[in-house]
Amino acid sequence: MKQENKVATKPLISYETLLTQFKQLLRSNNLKFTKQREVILHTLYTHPGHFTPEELYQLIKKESPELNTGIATVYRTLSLLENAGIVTSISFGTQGKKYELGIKAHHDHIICTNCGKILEFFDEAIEKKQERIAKEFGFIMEDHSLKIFGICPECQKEGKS
Amino acid sequence: MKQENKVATKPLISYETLLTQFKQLLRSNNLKFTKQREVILHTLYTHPGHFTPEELYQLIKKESPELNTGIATVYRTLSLLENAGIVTSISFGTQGKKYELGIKAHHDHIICTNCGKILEFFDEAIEKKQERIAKEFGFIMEDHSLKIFGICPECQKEGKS
DNA sequence: CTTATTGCAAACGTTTTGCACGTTT
DNA sequence: AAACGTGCAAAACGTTTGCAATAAG
Repeated sequence: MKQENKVATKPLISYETLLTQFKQLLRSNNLKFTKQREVILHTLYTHPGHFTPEELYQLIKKESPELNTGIATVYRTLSLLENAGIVTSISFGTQGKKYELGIKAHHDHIICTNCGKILEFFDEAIEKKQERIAKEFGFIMEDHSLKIFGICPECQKEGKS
Repeated sequence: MKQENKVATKPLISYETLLTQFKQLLRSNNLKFTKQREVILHTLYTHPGHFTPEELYQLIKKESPELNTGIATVYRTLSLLENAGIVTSISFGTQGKKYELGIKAHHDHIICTNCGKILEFFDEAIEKKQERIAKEFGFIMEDHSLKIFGICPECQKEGKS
């Protein structure tokens, strides 16, 4: 994972609201509100974009070194947040996953295979079609993932491979 | 990777043709035609479906034990075949990839999250839409991947999870 | 004071690699 | 003979886990 990722849209709700939502989630599951969990959520909020667990870990290490947050906690918290629907992930196969705050509307991704930039889009017609296809096969649809890979305009200009 | 995979369509060309194609590919890249490479191709041909490298390795070990093919060779050959466009893969995140002979027409996948069954479909409208979206963003589209996850009819009946 | 959470390091499963030996051309 | 491919074992990679120590409720 040496690629950059810069582009993303901004979250729609205030941090205060998000934090309240998170605390309620924890309370209703008999989980505890810890400094580590908060800093992970806060870091995701203040850095819109898509991050690997490792990237997030490095960011937190730099910005809140006093917490000494371990990478295992980053993984554990990201799982927690994903199960709760607060973050979503894109999978890059063997190269791991990238996470983003998922309080935005559902969307798919278009990814530059040269610089790793991730853009987001939503297409109602495609969404509907997928539901129709699942139904056709008799599946109860749980999830779907659509990724378009290509070379972004900037990389085309730079002529980098 | 404990799930089964059974469903797949059949390849469209004869093994002879495929083999010739493969040999030409090798020759034009100064690569060598080895028994191991042939048996891997042949196994993929005679077992339509989606396989992990490990599954393929086990299959070859059983069917052609005299070759003593190592799993590293399976990985290396699958990469070679994928780069050449002869096989394609679906990624399952940390759980690895599954490969299939890619001499069929392009298609997407619908995957049962309970039993791991993989079905294939093709939707012209979705394909076109994706091209349009890539163009909109100024991308040169290289590839795309669409996966629908859900519970297949059989698993719904069995009420498993 | 009970229970959940943490950091650490070890374990995990998949994939890649270095290397001496073998095979293909 | 030269170059490429092989099997093996070790390493690498992202991720998960067991555990004793710590912090939250």
